[in-house]
This record gives sequence, C-alpha cells and structure tokens, in this order.
Amino acid sequence: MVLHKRLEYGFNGYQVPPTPRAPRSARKRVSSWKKNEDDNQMRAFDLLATVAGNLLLEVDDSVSKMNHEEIKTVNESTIKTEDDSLKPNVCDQGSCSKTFFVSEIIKAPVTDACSGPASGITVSDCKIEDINHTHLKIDPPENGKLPVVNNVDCNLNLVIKDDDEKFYGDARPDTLNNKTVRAPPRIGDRRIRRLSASKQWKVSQNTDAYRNKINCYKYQRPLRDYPFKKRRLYQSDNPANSDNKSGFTEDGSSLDATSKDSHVKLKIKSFRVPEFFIEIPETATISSLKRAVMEAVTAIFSGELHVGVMLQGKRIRDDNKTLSQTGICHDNKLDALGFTLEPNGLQVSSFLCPENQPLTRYSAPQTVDNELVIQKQADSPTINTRNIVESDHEMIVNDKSDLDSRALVTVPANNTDELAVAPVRKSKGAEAAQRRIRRPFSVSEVEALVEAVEKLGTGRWRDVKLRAFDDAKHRTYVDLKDKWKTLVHTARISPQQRRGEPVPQELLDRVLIAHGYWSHHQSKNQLKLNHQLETQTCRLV
DNA sequence: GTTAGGG
DNA sequence: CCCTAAC
Repeated sequence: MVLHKRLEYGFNGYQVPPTPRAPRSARKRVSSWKKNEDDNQMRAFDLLATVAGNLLLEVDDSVSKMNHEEIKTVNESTIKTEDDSLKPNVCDQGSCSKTFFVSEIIKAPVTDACSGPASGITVSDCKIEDINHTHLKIDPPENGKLPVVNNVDCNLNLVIKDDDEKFYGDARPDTLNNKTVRAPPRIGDRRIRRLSASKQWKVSQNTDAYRNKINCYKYQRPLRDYPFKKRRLYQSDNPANSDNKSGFTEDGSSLDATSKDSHVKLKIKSFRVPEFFIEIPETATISSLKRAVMEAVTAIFSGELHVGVMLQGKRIRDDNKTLSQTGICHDNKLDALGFTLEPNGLQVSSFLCPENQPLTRYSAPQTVDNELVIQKQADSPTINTRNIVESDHEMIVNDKSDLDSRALVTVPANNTDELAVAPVRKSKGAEAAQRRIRRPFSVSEVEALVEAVEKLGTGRWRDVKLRAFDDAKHRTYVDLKDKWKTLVHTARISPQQRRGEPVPQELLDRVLIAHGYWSHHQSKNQLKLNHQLETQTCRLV
C-alpha cells in the first residue's frame, strides 16, 4: 500500500511515520465574526487605520509632484487646523492626522534649513562620519543648525517605506486600536516579559530638574500618554494667540512677522529637530539602517515634544517675557525667529538584541547636574539568564546645551543565528514588543525544509525543526510552518508574481507534490478516525 | 509546549 | 512574522 501511494504521488522517499499524530485540522478556528461584538470599537479603529493607510498611499504618490505653491497650501492648512487638533480625542481617533515621510532620510539632505522638500523629514546640513567604525553619527553643522522638519503638525504621523514597499506608520494597529498592548514578544520558544517604563517615569517626575522643566513650559503633563501628544503652540497670554486665524502670508519665507495692530503674525514653515545618533554595525543591512533611523525619529516624536523658540539664533529661555520684550515684533527680519521641536522624554529602545545579550530599553532621560543620563533598564532576567552585563548598555550623554537632546540607538549585528528583533514603534509606558527582523529563507534552507517535510509531513513542525533546523536558532517551528505555507502559495502562483530570491522550480514542484501527498494523507487519516469513532459510538449505543 | 490558521 | 485558540 505504501509503495503504491508513493508511485501514485510521483516520487519516492516518503516514510509514513509509525505513529502519526492525529491531525488537528478539525480544530478550525472560529472565524472572526464571533469576536465582532466584543470588538466593535476596535473595528472602528481598524477602519480608521485602514482609511488612514489609504490616505497615506495617496499622499505619498501625490506629494512628490507637488509644486512649491501646493506645499505652501498644505502648510497653511496644517497650521490652521491646530485648534481642532488640540483636542486629544479628535486626534486620537485619527481624524486630523497629518503625515510626513521619513523614507530615504539619509539620502535626502538639504542645505537650506527653510526650503527643504516638504515631502518628508529632511536632515539638513548633516554630515555622516565614522561609518567605518560601526558608528553612524548624524551631527549638526558647526553653526548649530539642527535638522529640519517640514510639514509638522500637532499630530505627528510617521511613515516609513521599507524595502518591500510596505508602510509603517502610526496608523498601524499597534498604536491605533486596543491592540496597542501587545503580548510579550517571543524570542524563539521563549516569551519576554517587558518591564513597564512607568516606574522610571515616576522617579523622573520627582526630580527637581524635571519639575523645573514642567514649570518652564507651563503645561501640566497629563498622566496618560497618548501616542502623539497634542500641545498648544500658542499660550493664552501670548499676543499672537488671540488673532491668528487669518493673516498667514503667502510669501516663501519660513516665517513672517508682520505688523497689524501690534500683533505679530507668524507663519511656521518648518521646525528644527534635535540631532540624534545611530550606532549600527557594518554588517547591518540598509533595511536595518532605515529601521534604526525610523526608530530614533519615532522615539523622538512619540514622546512629549516641547517647542523651543529661537530668535536671531539664540534660544529664548524665559517663557514669561512678552514677545515685544523678547524682541519679537512687527519689524523683525523674516528669518529671525525659529522654532524647534524638542523631545522632553527621550525613549529610545535598543533593538536587534541578540539572544545572549540582555534586552534593554532606555528610559526617559533624567537631567542631573546638567547631564543627560539615559539609564538602562534590563528586561526580565528570566529570559537572559546568562551573560548579563549591566554596563554594556549604559550610556551617559552630556547635554551642556540643554538644546540638543540626543538619542543613541545601538544596532548589534544581525548576521548571527540568534533571534534578532527589529524595532516597532513603542508608546511610552505601554507594553511594547519588538518584531524580529525579516530574514528571508535561503534556497538551501528551503531545500532542507522541503526535504524534511517530504519525510515527516506537514503536521510535525517540531520534528521538522529538530531534523533540519536544529542549529538554526532563529528558525522556530512556527517559522517553518509559515514558510511552508508561503512555499505552497509561491508554487501555485505564476513565476511572474513571485517575489524575493527565486526558489528553483524543482523545489517548488516538490513542495506541491509533498503538500498534496500529506494533505491527502491527513484527510485519509481523518476519515479513518471518523469512521472509527462512528463504529465505536454505534457499538456503545 | 505544539499545532493550525488567521492577520 | 505575529498572534492565539485549541490541543
């Protein structure tokens, strides 16, 4: 019989296991409609996220074609909608999202801090150095100019396009719906319990430096952390606040200060963002680099943002002064005034942490004695029971200027067999997961998988793992199962539709054959079991 | 801990 | 790859 079946399916080598496990295919999952009642709200968020995603796609296509005038229009509408976007409830449901794009951030430097392309965050006047020393550093120029962000809105919405042309933005379910609290991430067969940042948060709240900063900006920090916080750009006692609904000038300058009834009317075209550092090994991929930059930028913008005011290149520190006392008046030069976006609570997580290193997360920095100390917070020691070196990830960053808050992101090499994880944007205080980096199966891996499945079948992924991928720590049996699923799909579609490294047709043929064989085998087994059950129940009755 | 299947 | 129900 066995031999007959082999011939029937066109190849040799299958060994029906002596004690095949009962297939669990009968264990079909209840379809999602069952959850609908409980998830109505979540579905609403999902819908919004989808709409937002579509909008982003459209924007991406159209924004690059925008001419300068169109860009100006966008900027104005952005500013004019601020009043609405001040309400967290509105923004949190995605109805006033604005977007800027971060893709190609490194490649698109602009030299004019005020005239960079409006289609994305641009890092201006930056220099890239030390590339050969596994340390990519983006420095501001000597004159202190900081990177520039165009099209900044109260609701910052970051989008990145990775190599697969997928979009990662904060419209993802991770941040928009109740799935924000993700299950603890898994590394291999283990799950990681992550520590909440709230403890650190309370500590920092008690520092004098922190309180001073709060008072300085006159805003009581809400206890709840929104993904992106909304903040008034104009204070109630600010003369510029009372009458600014019209009067935005149309010229090309980044800022206009024109006089009308002793009011100063401002048009903010760009903000400066603080410098940040990224440390990444030479062996990392460009995709990893992009993710690293994305992570750093996201970390900056997902935290509390302050607006800093610069006049004539100098920072205005006294918030109680009036505009005229500070020197901001109608006869200012157009470019005399500038605004900066300053992250108050930097939270940059490390990622791509190898398995044998403690996963770390950098809490909100505490200003102590004019130093910005980013403290390391090790995750549960139960995951990493070996080689925990507490000092490895501790960093101290001098912050003499009080302006250039810095973030440092470390990206270990990913060319190991460990379960490297890639960053996912995290919201402060919430449990956050790190997604593993994508590591496509090589042809040899596919071959090993096919060979193992031919022998063992499609329902014994643990055995497949032990047989063919025992040494590959980064491939779990779930991965193998998933890969098989995609292989079957790949084999069924036309070669033109296939993406990624091409899998030899010979292997794909074997996939289809093995899949057919084992599907048939399983269904036949199931029929046999059903028949046995029926006869047994018949006897009992 | 494994498997299956949807996302 | 992630998540998780069902075993």
